[in-house]
This record gives sequence, C-alpha cells and structure tokens, in this order.
Amino acid sequence: MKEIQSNCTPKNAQESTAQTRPGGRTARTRRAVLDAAARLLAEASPADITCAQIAALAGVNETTIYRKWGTKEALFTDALLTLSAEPLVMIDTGSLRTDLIQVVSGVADFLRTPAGFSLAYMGAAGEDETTGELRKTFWADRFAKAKVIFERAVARGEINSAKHATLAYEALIGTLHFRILAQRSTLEDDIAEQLVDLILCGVFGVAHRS
Amino acid sequence: MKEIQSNCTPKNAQESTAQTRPGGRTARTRRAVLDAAARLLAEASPADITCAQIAALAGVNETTIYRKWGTKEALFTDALLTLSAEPLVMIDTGSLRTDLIQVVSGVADFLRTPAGFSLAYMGAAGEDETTGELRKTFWADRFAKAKVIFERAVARGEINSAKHATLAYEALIGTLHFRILAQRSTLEDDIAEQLVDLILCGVFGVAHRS
DNA sequence: TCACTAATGCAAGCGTCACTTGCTTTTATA
DNA sequence: TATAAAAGCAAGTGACGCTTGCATTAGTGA
Repeated sequence: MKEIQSNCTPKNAQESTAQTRPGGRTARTRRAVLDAAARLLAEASPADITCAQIAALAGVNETTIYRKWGTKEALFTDALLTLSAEPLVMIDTGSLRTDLIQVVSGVADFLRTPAGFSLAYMGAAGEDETTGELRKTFWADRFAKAKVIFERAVARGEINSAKHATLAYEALIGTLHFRILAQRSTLEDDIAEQLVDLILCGVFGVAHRS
Repeated sequence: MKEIQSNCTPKNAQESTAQTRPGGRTARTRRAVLDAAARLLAEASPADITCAQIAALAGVNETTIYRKWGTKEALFTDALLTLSAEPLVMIDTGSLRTDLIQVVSGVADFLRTPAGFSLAYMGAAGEDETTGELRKTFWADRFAKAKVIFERAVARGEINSAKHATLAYEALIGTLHFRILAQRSTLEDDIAEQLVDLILCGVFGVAHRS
C-alpha cells in the first residue's frame, strides 16, 4: 500500500510501461522538501511539526509529500538520515583511545544540534516500518565501523581481541542518547574523554588513579 | 490551567472553601484507570492507546480522565511510575560487582516487560511538563541510590572514590535503554554481567583476560 | 518541435483523537 | 440529611494525518 522510494529505484520495472522520470523537477522538489524539513527540525521537535508547515516552507503542495514519502515519519527519517550521513570520520589517529574519542565527540557534537536530537528522538519514538528497517541497517553499519577501530587496536597490540567492540560502542553511544533523551540533559564538552576513559579502563582503573 | 494532582494534595487550600474529597470513590476511580492503563500498556505502545480505550476498560467516563490527569501523557506517566516504583532493591551483597549486577539485572528485567519498555519510551518521547518534572526527580533519585552503592565500595576499600558513580550508572542503564529504544533489540540474559564487567574493568581489563 | 505522460497542484473531504463544556446525577462527608 | 465534590453524559471543537479525483505543468523520447 505504501510505496516509499526515497531513492529513485524503479522497483516495478516488471511490465514495460512503468517509467520513472527522475530528471530536474523531481529532484528539485525532493531537495526542497528535505531542506524545509531540516530547517524546521532545527527549531522544533518532530512531533510539533506538521506536514502542512513543511509543504508551505518548501513551496510545495502537501499532497506531493504524501505521494513521495507516504507518511510524515518516513519523510523525517529520510531528512534526518541525509543530515547524519555526511560526517562520522574514522581516521586512524594512532591509538584506540584517541580513535574512540574522535568518534564519540563527533557523535556528541551532532547530538547537541537540534537535528541530532531529532534523529535520536525519531530513532527511539518512531513506529513506522520504514524506521524499523532503518534502525537495523543504520546501527549495523555503525557497529561495523566501530569494529574496525577495535581491530586496528588489536593489530597495534593494544588489546587481545575485538570481541567487546560492539558492547563498548553501545555503552559509549548509548550513554549519550540516554543523556539527551531520557534525561534531557546536556553533554559536557569533555564527555567523550570521560566516557572513553571509563569504558577503556573501567571504574577500577579510572578510580584508582585519583 | 492544567491542575494535575495525581496525589491528593489540596494545593489550593488558600481560601477556606476549597475542599477535596479523597475518600472511597475518588481512590477507586483512580485505581481503576491506572489499572486499565497498565493492562493496555502490557499489550500496546503508548502511542497506539487512546483515552477512550482506557476509559472503557476502566468502566469510567473519558471526561473523568481528562479532569483528573489533564492529558493522556500525564496519565501514562502516572501509571508507569506506579508500576516502576515498587522494585529496585539495592541490598548490600558484599561487593561492588554483585551490587551492580543486582541492580542492572533488575532494571533489565523491567525493561524486558511491556510496561518497562513503555516507561523508557515515554521518558524519551514525552513532551509534557509533567514528564519533564518527572525526568529530573526520577533520575536524581536513581543516581542517589546508585551513589550509595559506590560509597559502600569505597568503605570496603574496593575503590578510592565514588566520583564516577553517576557516569558509570548512566553508562550501565543508558546502554540498556539504547538497546531497547534506539535499536529495538533484545537484552541477553547475562547482559548485566557483561555490562558491569565492562564498566568496572574496562575494555583493557576485560579484553586482556582472554 | 510535438505528443505523451509522469509529476505536481488544487480543492475537498474523511476519520481519528486529544481535549472541552454545560448540565445532570451520584455519593462522600460534615 | 443537606451540601457540594466527583463522576456521568452528550455534544462538540479543532488539529492533523492522510486520501482522492481532476486539472495543470513540465520532463522526455520521437
């Protein structure tokens, strides 16, 4: 019933007739809507934004939105993913600790922005199938990238195995989300260092220092 | 405008006239509604439950709900808090590790239930002032209790200071919430041990063992 | 350049649901 | 037993997600 094709994959190429027309206008409209959504998400929570507002800001008819995305949630998911897709550099900085700090502070920076909050919010509150699909692929991808960091550390001889990569990454990122969503509190500037040191050395290790 | 008094505190006792009448019927209605809400929350997500359903199941008029709680969200918050208030034992088990495992596995058990999921969900997705107030006091209370555990560990000589108590607790519980909400995945039976060992010994400590 | 049709606009409407209001009825409680 | 708080009842409001049928615009292949 819901045919969501945010990317222009002509899935029903079964019979000869179905032609898509992704040139000029379609792409323009799509971008206008996603931009409008992003701009609104920078000022309000997804729940408080209506499709009518997005359509108006994008200079597009509301109907178009529903025809292209199917549901409001699918649109937000698309918009937020577009925003979050860019960064997340994972450069080899020479040590597990600095590698992790780099990633975690990047995520923290994003979560401090309204768009970042909205992405976390949608991830937690979304109910659509679209969102469901996405959760799996999104986090699977992140965990895979995190694993690379830990495997580099194994190669360096810092740790013996990377088998705690996923749980450690979950703890790092999960704490950030927990702060932002469940507590609705802020992230300190040095939250990345704090967390990484805790997860790497543990309470015993960290607490014995001072 | 919204006068929510889930507990029967006669806040407007300023002038002589305002009388509350908390006897029999009021308490009965309140309990019926909270029970109905809890029963529905065991089968569906808060977003999918309507006040009409709750009212019907409780054998109460919908108007009564709005007069007593003001908003649907406030009602759910009240219901879920009632459910979560009971357990959370924090017995001194003799070591920091077992103390933490006890608490974390208790929380994990709760989060595996529909009510537990709903509480986490409401905590993350709720927008009401009611929910906002609650977030602060709820977590402040939990953190205080967690701190006690760490202070016992200091007294035992296990660690030097309890200053990482809150962050460690946030990492433990945050990871559980992150699993349940952001990933919508499950919690393994031994998730508490895994997490506690990670947070206590760190990746370095745990990874070097095997 | 022109015909074809995908993509969009437009207008009207549907259904649900949170929430309100004015009035009547029930029932604690002094 | 009288008073008024608490609950019932009925009707309604407004917002909003989403749909539909038809007219209009504009890519695209010939």
